[in-house]
Amino acid sequence: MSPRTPAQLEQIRKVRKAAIMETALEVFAEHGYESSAISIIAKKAGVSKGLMYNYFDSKEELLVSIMEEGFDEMVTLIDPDRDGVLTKEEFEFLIDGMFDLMKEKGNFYRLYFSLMMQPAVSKLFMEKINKVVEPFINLFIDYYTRKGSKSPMLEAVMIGALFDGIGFNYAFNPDAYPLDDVLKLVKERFI
Amino acid sequence: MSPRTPAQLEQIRKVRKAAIMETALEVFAEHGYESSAISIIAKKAGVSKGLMYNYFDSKEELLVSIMEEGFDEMVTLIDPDRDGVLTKEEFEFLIDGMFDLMKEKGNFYRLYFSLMMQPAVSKLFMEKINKVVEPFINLFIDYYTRKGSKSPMLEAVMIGALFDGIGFNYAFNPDAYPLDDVLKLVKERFI
Amino acid sequence: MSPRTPAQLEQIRKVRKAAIMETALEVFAEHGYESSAISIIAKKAGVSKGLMYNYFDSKEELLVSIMEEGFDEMVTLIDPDRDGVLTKEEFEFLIDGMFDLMKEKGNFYRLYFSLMMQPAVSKLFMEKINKVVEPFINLFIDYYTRKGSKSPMLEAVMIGALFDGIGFNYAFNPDAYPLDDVLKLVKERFI
Amino acid sequence: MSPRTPAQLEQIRKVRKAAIMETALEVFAEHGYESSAISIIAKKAGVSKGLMYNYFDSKEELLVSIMEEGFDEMVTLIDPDRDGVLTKEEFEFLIDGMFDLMKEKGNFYRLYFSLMMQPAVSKLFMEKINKVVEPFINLFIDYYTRKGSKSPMLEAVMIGALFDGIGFNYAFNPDAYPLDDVLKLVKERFI
DNA sequence: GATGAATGAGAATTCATTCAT
DNA sequence: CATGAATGAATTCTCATTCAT
Repeated sequence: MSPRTPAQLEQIRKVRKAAIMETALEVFAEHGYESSAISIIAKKAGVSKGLMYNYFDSKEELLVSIMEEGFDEMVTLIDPDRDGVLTKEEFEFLIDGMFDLMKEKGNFYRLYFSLMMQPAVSKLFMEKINKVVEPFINLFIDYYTRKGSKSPMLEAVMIGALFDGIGFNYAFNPDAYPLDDVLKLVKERFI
Repeated sequence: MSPRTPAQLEQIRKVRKAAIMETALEVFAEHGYESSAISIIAKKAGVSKGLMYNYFDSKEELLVSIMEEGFDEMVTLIDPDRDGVLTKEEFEFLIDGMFDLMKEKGNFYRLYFSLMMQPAVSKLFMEKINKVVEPFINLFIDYYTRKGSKSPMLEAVMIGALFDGIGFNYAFNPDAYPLDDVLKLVKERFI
Repeated sequence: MSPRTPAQLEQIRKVRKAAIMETALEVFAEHGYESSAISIIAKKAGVSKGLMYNYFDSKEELLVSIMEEGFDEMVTLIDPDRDGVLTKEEFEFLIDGMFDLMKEKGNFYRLYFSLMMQPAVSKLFMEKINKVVEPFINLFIDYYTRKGSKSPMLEAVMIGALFDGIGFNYAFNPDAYPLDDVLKLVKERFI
Repeated sequence: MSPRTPAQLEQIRKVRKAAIMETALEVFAEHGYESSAISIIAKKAGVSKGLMYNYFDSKEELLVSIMEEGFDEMVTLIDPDRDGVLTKEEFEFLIDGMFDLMKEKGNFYRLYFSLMMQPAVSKLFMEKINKVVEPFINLFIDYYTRKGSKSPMLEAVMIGALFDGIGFNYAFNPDAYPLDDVLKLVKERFI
């Protein structure tokens, strides 16, 4: 029989790769990157250990792929209208987006927080993070500048910390955390 | 020379144990718990590998000891006058204490954040955490209740998240973070 | 287009097989047999991994094929007129042939030397080697016998060792080795 | 009980290390470096896999240690009187030394030859080799110069090749090779 | 108490080979 | 015929823990 067409092959690879990344994210988020064995991930993904290395050169590359994709999705999901200034409504929309993200991408958040504290690991996607975070910070600064704040940069830093903290607390215990109520309070206070 | 008295021996043990924990905290904070080898810690602490197991039954027990001690110090350092209500001054004092802690116990903070996201690990000191955190939350709730806030609990949750977020961001990049300025802003806004 | 005739197919097979062997020889010679991956050879030969197994049953069989073909070429290239005695001129011609071989089949020589020391591998083509080497040795013995040497067999052994040694040294560092000058010296001394 | 003294520890390490190297040389020589598994060597040496890495950082380091020690022994065993010119007797003595070495260090020779053809491996001890070989070559050149040879350098190169070739052939089949007779012939011809 | 040699389970990774398409 | 996804055994190496001294 004839071999699979390039399109078929690409399709197989795409699906498999996504499945592996999905599973790996779960396992990494639950046990931490270091404590997650490739063999466990492979088993959970219904794939042989060897095949993992057909898709990712190393465990580290697998991690980086997951994180970069996560950041990209983050931008996609939250991205407000960037072509102008941030209006009140857009700011509100952006905050909603962030909170949605926390809810939908719990594993990504957990993994993210667990990695950031280790320089050896965090440096792997530092560049990407900066590219993602900077625009948000700038939007915040711009927003608070127009609002007439005395120190817009500090306001931005503070609200950034608040989002991180809420994300952290929610990721730590999603079932008990009053995320929606906190969302409302944040909007009241910071918009 | 005469043999050491039991009291002296006890003193030596205490000092050495502290030294091991101090070193282990450094190493754990820098490389992460999983990636830190006992042999490395032993060497850095100037102690043999075998002796480590004279002081701690396992690597895990070493970790738990470090974290519990850290939480205890936290309470000691921050603990305000608990016998009454939290006055404005005391609240301010408490916030100062927290920020001081971030500065002085950077390694502890880093380790704490890196561990909390992993259920398998965090459950080891969940109980302790709850015992430490609860009183603070209660103080906040009490404070905001007396201040007439509509939802003191949410305010407490939010300020808790803010502290976590600031700690996280500062731990991530202590050199560049404007901790003192943020402190001032937090006081203005939340007291 | 009309389908290819069996003869054409056979021709394609032959050419492709030769190309694979050529490439494999290069890779084996450079990295050693064990350290050479089939997938690398396949890629370098512009062929799929799977197809390799259409032409050779196993990596080992590929190696054996290469070596046997190499030995055959060796005989073809050097083979003097066997039907009579070895004259002085023929001996000289034979030596020239050997040195030419070293120059032209560097990869084969390198692979040959790297394999001979490992009993587990060398036994794979022991038989072939003996069939190839014996006639030469006999020619040498015959030559030195007629020349009136006291111990023609030892002379033959020694000149055999000399050729191996020169081949080895040249293979080790082809660029710096004074092969032509050594050739002249060998002729002066041993003919 | 008190711990072992540094002297005791050093003694243990010395003995163990030598035993591992001895065993590894055997295994490497028989199966080739790449085909020899650390686990096999460990088992044959009566030692756990893990302990191997207490003595050598890597398989490669084990190999390099073996080779360097081998070269050092080589120099020790053969080393003639270097302070003056090489007399006829000394040259004879040197040749005897080389042949003795071939007999006594068969495994080392086999390993040496099997490694030299692979650039990736041979570069690991290139420097050492050069340091060992150069003095011999110089002695040869000097000897043939004083003997009035037209091209002492080529003579040295040729006798170097001859030694390599004899070593190679002997290592290949020690039982059947007439080493002593060849030795005699070499002396007659080249001294 | 103190030491570090020794163990062995398990981790990441490689690769010859198979096989569905 | 041809392809490369898939497998799994084997390999190197790490490290928490034990234990004789």
